[in-house]
Amino acid sequence: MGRSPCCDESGLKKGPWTTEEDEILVRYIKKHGHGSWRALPKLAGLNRCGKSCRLRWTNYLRPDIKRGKFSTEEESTILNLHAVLGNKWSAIASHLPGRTDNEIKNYWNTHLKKKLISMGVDPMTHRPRTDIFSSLPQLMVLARLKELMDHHSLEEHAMRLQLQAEAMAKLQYLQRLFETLGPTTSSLIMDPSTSNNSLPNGLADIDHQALKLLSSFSQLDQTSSCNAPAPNSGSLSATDIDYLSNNYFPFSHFPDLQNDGDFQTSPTEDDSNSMVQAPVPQLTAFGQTGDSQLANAAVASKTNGDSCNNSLISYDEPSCSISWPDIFLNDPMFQF
DNA sequence: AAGGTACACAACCGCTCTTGA
DNA sequence: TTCAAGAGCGGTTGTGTACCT
Repeated sequence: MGRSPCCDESGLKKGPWTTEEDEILVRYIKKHGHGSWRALPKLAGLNRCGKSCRLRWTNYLRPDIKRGKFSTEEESTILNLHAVLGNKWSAIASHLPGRTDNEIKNYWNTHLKKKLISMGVDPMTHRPRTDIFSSLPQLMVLARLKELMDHHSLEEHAMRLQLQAEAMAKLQYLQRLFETLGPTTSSLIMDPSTSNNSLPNGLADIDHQALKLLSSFSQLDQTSSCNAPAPNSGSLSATDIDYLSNNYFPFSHFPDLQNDGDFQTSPTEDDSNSMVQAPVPQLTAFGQTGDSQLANAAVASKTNGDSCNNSLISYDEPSCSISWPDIFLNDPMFQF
């Protein structure tokens, strides 16, 4: 598959288009259609490469292009679709009549990405930013300082902090490990109903090192359901998956942007054991497939006005806002 | 008013996929 | 089946403009 030597011919003009060039291109295409883009510039009398002409037409000169600011409706559609499709700009553009992939991409990079970051949401995963974990120890210490000073000696405090730090490091390692294996694997792990004896190769490749980590992690959390048997070393069995899904996803009860289930914006005291008792969310492996049905679902969920109960987060309705520090601090995972 | 900086967006680059000979 | 051209796509860059000091 050789790459077409498009614009490297010398003498062809690059850079911004002039109005004269635009007029020539529009006039030609209106009269003859674009036909072969490579042949077009010569036939139209333009000193541009065909690719440049095609981009200029599709991104700017096409008569059905809608210009101007994005409406809030369009904005939330982009956010919802991006949560499903990722950076599939053309797929997203196909659901926004009159908008080009380039325009949406630019709008995403200059506005929406920053907006999400300022909201504490990772623009790529549409989940709360994981780098928040880096400041977690400080948050935990601040929130629990008084209680600690009342009930524990400094030595005890230091020892617990050390254990918690170790636990967090292991947890982050595991998160990365599972992320590396991809969304399908994550879905399998998070969805006990998929547990069976024929695991995908990637999952079977999780080495016993990871399971050791999981096992040691459980020992740190004496308040949770550590009565469950520790997983065997070696590759994951169906039992292991079930075990993991029920015991070792301390964040599994976090609101998930692609979660079918409900979530609560502020955990109550009754939720304090949710890590142990709450059912594991049934995640859907959307992946990066560009599946138009999913995209349609994203649009449909938006138009139905069902912003909190559908499979995707609503970015424009404050009722769904989440105070993440509250979640951390009320979570038994982070109790000393 | 001038220079510097940040931002927005059009355009380009280079890779991949599709298609047809 | 192979190969090359055409086309599509996502990431990046360059340039104009607005804003700030």
